Amino acid sequence: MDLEALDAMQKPASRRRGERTRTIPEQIADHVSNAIVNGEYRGGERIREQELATLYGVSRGPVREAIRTLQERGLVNFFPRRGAYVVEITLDTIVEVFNVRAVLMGLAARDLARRKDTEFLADLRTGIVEAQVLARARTTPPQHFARAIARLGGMVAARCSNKHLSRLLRDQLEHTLWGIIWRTRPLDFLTPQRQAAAVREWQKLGAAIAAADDSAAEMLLRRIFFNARDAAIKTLQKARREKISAIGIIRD
Amino acid sequence: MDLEALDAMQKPASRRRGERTRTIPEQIADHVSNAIVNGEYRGGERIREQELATLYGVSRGPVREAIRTLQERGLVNFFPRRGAYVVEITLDTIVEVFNVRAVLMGLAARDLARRKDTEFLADLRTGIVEAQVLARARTTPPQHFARAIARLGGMVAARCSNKHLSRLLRDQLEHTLWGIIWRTRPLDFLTPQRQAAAVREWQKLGAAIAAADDSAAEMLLRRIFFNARDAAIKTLQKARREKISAIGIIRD
DNA sequence: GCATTGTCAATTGTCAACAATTGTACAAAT
DNA sequence: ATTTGTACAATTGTTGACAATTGACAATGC
Repeated sequence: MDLEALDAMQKPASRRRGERTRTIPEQIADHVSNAIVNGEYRGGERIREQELATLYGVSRGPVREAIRTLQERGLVNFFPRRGAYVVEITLDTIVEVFNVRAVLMGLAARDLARRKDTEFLADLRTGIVEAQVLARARTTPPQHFARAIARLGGMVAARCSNKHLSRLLRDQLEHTLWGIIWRTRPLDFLTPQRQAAAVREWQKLGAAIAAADDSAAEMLLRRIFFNARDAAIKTLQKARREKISAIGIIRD
Repeated sequence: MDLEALDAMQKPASRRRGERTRTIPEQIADHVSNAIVNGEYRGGERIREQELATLYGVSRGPVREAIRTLQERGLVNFFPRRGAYVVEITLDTIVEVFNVRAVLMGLAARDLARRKDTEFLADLRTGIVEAQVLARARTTPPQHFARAIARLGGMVAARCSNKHLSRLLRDQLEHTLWGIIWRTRPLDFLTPQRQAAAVREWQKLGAAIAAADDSAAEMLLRRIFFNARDAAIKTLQKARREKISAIGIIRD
């Protein structure tokens, strides 16, 4: 793979305006992040600099910078002179990340409820309706529904007024452990019943935000994540029982 | 400054056992982080690679890796081919960071309240008493009291069972914006009254954790941070009114 | 005066080579 | 059989050099 191909992969449509050019180390970091998140590496697997360098057709310099980024994102454990190793993720870790994500998203919801952002509310309702349509059409694959729900979460994260929080939810979690965990959701726990329940939860949240009930909004969004957490864990435990390797990076 | 001096600065006592050796890029990243946090850079100031390289007596390679770390920590804005610039911090940013910190610490408190960790509770009470002693002795400088309170927060962050949360509170906030903001606290708002109030707040929190009342613990620790936030903001606004440059990195 | 273009020093981005360390295979000794 | 010692290949850490880009400033044209 050369850099042109990598670059094209990273920005499907020509680069959105206002977006600054992405450096090679950033492209490599994001690409490897995605690879890790997609389970293309095993937990504990070593990452060799020269390997990535030849893979992307660059020297080791940019690769080293990319690895620093991965280290800071918590996707690899780095040992001086001994290399970088892909993190191993246990069920406990997943619960931890869900809990952190839940309270942060709760803060975002509280923020959005406090200020009457009618434009956001309209977009949120549109998104909820989209999810509802997908949930009612039983033929759509659960991945589509999962994506719709993910968009709702992304909306809350991006549109809250706390820019520091937005950044944290995006950079520190989107491309990191949260990305990995997200991949575990659409396995098979999104039953039609669960989908309908999820839609109801988001509708309640929309109502709370519309009513400017910040405490209720916070608790509702938390509850949404706790439910997702429990469902994901149940799915993974089931996969473990049935000896199904859920996803490369997660320790069986 | 050469690397030996820098290294000695970083680990006052010979390196604690079990702690892996720190690479040069890590040392540089931490050192520059501290410099930024201490206000030795102005907000918006450019960081030049060669400058840091000669300062630390290394080549630009390790410096570039360190800058990547700073970028990921959110301490510098990075523009390709145009360099890294120290972030500018406004009062709004400070409020945002306090709010994020508050809910994350709230989760940690909830966690600690749920599991009866008697050892932690004992340490917490010891720390609270220490703060109380400092608060009662009116002659001690407010910095000492601030440090004691910071230790309490650090204890909560480090001892909660959620290791992902601990990491987030340590890496992503300790060495970053939170560090900057913390420096603004001991300016002059820690009046004896405020100190006594802070001790009472922590005592209440200790009681809630001892009673395993997780919701109360969460809300109390949040409240602690909200009070600190309001006091810090008030101080900074006052400094601005009086044309006192509060701290280098914060925009006046 | 204002905008545009050309030039250039300063700075960043990348590379290839070299130095230093680590884990490992293998032999020798207990 | 287990442990100790030792060379060696693989890999990481660092460097200095070179290429590419930027921003500033001067020259030019309107």
